[in-house]
Amino acid sequence: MRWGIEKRLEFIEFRVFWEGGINRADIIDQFGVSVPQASIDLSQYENRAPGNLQYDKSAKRYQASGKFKPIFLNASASAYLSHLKSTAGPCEVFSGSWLATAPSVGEMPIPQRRISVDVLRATLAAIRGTQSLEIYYQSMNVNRPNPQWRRITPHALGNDGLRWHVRAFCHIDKKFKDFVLSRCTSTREFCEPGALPKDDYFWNEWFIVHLTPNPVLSKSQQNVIAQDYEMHDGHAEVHVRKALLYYFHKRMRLDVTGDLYNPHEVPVVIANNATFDKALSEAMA
Amino acid sequence: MRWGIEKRLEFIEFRVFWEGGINRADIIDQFGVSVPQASIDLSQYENRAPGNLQYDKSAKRYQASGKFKPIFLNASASAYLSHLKSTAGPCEVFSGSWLATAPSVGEMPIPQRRISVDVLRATLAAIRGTQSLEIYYQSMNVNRPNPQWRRITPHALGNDGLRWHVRAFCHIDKKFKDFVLSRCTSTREFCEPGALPKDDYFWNEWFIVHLTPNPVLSKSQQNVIAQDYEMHDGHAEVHVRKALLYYFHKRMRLDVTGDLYNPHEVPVVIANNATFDKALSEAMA
DNA sequence: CTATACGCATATAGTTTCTATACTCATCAA
DNA sequence: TTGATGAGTATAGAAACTATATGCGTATAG
Repeated sequence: MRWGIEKRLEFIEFRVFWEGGINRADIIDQFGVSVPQASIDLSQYENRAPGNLQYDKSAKRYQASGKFKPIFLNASASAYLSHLKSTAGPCEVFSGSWLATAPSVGEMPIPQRRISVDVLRATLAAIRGTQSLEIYYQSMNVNRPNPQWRRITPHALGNDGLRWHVRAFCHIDKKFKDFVLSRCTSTREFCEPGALPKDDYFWNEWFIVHLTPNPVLSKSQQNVIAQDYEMHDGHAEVHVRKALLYYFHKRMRLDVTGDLYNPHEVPVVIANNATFDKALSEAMA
Repeated sequence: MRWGIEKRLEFIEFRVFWEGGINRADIIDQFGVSVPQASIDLSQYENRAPGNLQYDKSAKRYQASGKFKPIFLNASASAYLSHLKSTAGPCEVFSGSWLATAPSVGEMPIPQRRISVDVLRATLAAIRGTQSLEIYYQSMNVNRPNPQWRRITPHALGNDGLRWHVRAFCHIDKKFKDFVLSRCTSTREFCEPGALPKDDYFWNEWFIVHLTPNPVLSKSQQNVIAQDYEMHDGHAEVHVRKALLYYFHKRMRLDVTGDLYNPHEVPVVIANNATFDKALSEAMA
């Protein structure tokens, strides 16, 4: 079975499962095959997955039968939703999405940070080759009002939900830090590394956050939250790199207290609070 | 040019541009073609994009030449990063990622909300067919401690960065609201719609948020922020659906003030504050 | 300095996949 | 009833691909 055919069968399954149906024109539009070939694909799908399809003569479309069982597809909600999200985003990741009748999607318009292609490529090359490089970086630190050349040894990328960082050993401060990619305007001079990935303790160490439903919620509400987060005994474990604890804290709005604190907006709370705070302050030191 | 070949040439470009090089074995592994075919693909790429490739005899790999110009690829940083992100996530969206030498990625582990495949499919079907359906929904509202069947007429999906919502007309409250998908455990009874998508004023109306660099930052820092957000005259416009203003506010942490407020964590501020607050309170009414 | 291994390129013959074209059938809407 | 549309099938021919084999250049081990 050639790769192209396999993809077309996967496409048939995707459309039938998520979009309610497919016909030959869909296959032709997506892959540029001929009309007879689209017929062959459909009958070949029927052979491979007997009973999955049924032709609605009125709608003139193939639809999912009652006992539809996907065999090519990762038929999870999260797979569909991340597909949907990637098409709603600012740019096409892959050429050609598989969605046709996608619903209107409301996305948080994270103001687009412009990341230089050249900076990203140079960073990736340095990571691959375990090398250091110099970046022209504008820090937000009050003591560094102007951009400057800094030598770093990057070894990973990180995303905090709003922006991308490079995780790197800083040759100036002699420690591992995060550098916001969009604040980096150019690069130069690859050279020997200043440290190795394995030396980045806070990156390689994980902290296990214990989450429980917010106790102010009703029993029933707590149950839904527990199910929601796939908790066992009202208890979920989330593994977070220690270097990312700070972002996790803010992202989950676990730092928000006082007037702003609304328990019904905070479905879960941290159970191991004391050790969490300790790990957090260690990592931020 | 058939679809399969085009994809392979795109793949060659991707690997060369982002991963530093490619050889025949990569193509064979990814697409299951034969050895001679991989050779043919490489020479066909050279024909289509003359001068892009050069063979490193020592490394035994094709690499990007100095004057590499992508012709198949959307060669933007955001395209690569969202590709990277989708592979780092909990599940494979598409079968088969194109990354081989991807760097270690640190992702915010958003505790995985379990969304039912059946609920999502039923919701999508209702949206497609402009129908209403009943959902068994656990609200977090203090007045609704237990789950209940609610009839809604959905018309869109929304994502606030942490979870997915259905945007729908609520037949109980007689207005458009957001329902968290993971709090919805089952569905039943498709029926006539209670309202049409065009009636959802706050969804269809957009508010233009005017952002400027945080004035407490240095001139140089403000300049980087301005460039970062692609501002013109130190000024960026972000279009947000009025129904999503509330999430936008929180996501950007623009509501955080007092002790927690650290100007160096808030690179931008809202310039049209008064109208923003007005629109926000209207939409939340 | 050979010997060996590896990866690329090319050639040939044969197979599979696909297109172009043509024709038939079923359903629906006018 | 008629025309439009979409499905299925048949055929010939083109294109893509495989399997196999050969030769070349470079790196690495002995």
